[in-house]
Amino acid sequence: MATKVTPRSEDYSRWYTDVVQMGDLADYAPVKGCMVIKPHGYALWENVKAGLDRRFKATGHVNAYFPLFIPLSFIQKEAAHVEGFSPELAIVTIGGGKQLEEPLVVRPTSETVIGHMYAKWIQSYRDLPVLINQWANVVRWEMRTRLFLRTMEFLWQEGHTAHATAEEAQEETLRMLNVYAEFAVEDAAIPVIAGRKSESERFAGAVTSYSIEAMMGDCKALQSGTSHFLGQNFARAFDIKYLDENNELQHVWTTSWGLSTRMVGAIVMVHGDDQGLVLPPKLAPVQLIIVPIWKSDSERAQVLEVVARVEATLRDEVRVHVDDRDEYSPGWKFNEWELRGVPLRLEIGPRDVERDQVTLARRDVPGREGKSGVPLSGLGEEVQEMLATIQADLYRRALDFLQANTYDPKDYAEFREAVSRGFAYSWWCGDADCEARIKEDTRATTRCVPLDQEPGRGKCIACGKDAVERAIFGRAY
RNA sequence: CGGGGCGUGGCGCAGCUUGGCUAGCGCGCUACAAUGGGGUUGUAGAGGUCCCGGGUUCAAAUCCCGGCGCCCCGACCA
Repeated sequence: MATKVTPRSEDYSRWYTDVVQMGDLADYAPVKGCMVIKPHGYALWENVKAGLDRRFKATGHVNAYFPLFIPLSFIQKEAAHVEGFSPELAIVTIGGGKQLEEPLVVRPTSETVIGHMYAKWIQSYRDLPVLINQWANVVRWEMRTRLFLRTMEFLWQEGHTAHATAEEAQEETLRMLNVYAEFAVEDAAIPVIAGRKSESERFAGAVTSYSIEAMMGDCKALQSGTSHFLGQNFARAFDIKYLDENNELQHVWTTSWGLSTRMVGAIVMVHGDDQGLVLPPKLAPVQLIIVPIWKSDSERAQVLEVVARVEATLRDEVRVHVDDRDEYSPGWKFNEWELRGVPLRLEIGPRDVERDQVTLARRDVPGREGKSGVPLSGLGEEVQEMLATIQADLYRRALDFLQANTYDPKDYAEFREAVSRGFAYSWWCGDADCEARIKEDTRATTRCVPLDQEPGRGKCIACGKDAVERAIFGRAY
């Protein structure tokens, strides 16, 4: 393996794959388009899972598991759904050496099987709402793949809920969108724009799709989580009905929402630098790496004794790891843990032992700045504070970057310039033709219509007609 | 599916144009010694179907034909 990542400014895409691989997150698998998530990457994903799962439970959801194989006919029951997903299905036609009577689809998403089961389970308004989430893998036969951002198989969670009324389902859709936004901001330190997708960008089978959009380090957009209001489309296709209070048969209203391992790619691209990964403390598998330093065996024993004490005091509050390998020099270890994105490093050497202090270095602050002699007493509080500061600073920096690269172009010429460099936040008449023209012209698409915007009127940036909403435009992954 | 690049010890590559000694370099790996506060040296080692198949030739990593695979860039997509 090379010893240094390709500089970000030189070749962003190579920088990304370098950081993912050298940061020990993932590796290419023998099957094209598939990847192996290595322990460090998986630990990061586990923390993403934990942060989301906690929020799902807090909003009344429960986990369940539905099968990987779905009868092909299920996918075909909802017209828009089949049209959207057909091109990327993996289909099993042989099982146990025999041709199957009906081919099985490897799930690309589970609306259909879950809809089928909901039809069985839901009889009465008393059965509603159903608030189920599943953690699973899905397969989509993608033409072009990229580690974490788009792989043939990926891990995600998909929530599927059924409600008695449209209002309730809509509320749920937005509630989960907000859960994603909150997670992104608070845990991943990634600022996001929550908004409604345009018709052309909407999920196959949805009435309305929403997403959180984030800006990567190259100013391109990454859809980082989606929430869909499915109306009664799947309820009708799968005959999910309930008897209401007036003894009348009604179709339920459903939602679905998902967030995938793509989020790991977002974390890499938003926070990483030329030294490698930079992980937000709340999600970092290791928050504090302790590197003991010694010259002789006697020093080694002395230092390690203090290290053991320090580790014991921090262990309960901080995810801490001691790198006491004898075969690597301290400098080597510094680089290694920087590549892996550990937010805070603690060095203890003979000099520190003598003075009852340690040295702390922040991953997000370049060079040797951020290092300081920190007394052993009160170290726990100091570490906690620094981790909190790093978390806050990472968010602040990402937010500044997003704002600095979001433009409000005055005319179409400025608009073209804006979307070649970042996001444009512009009036849009809502017409798909304008969207299509912009895409052809600039390669930028509507990312979303932000929910949080002042009501007002303006002129569509593309056609000049009256517009009542502004959209975020940008090039996307 | 279109465009580009690449396939040579574990990893990164050179060698190929102009065929020819025993296929080389860096990193990593093993052993020993010194070193240790920003990728530390030295010495000695281990490790190769040169992607696969065919052809040309006295001789192929190198030339010719065919295949396979991967990465990157576009269209499709979380």
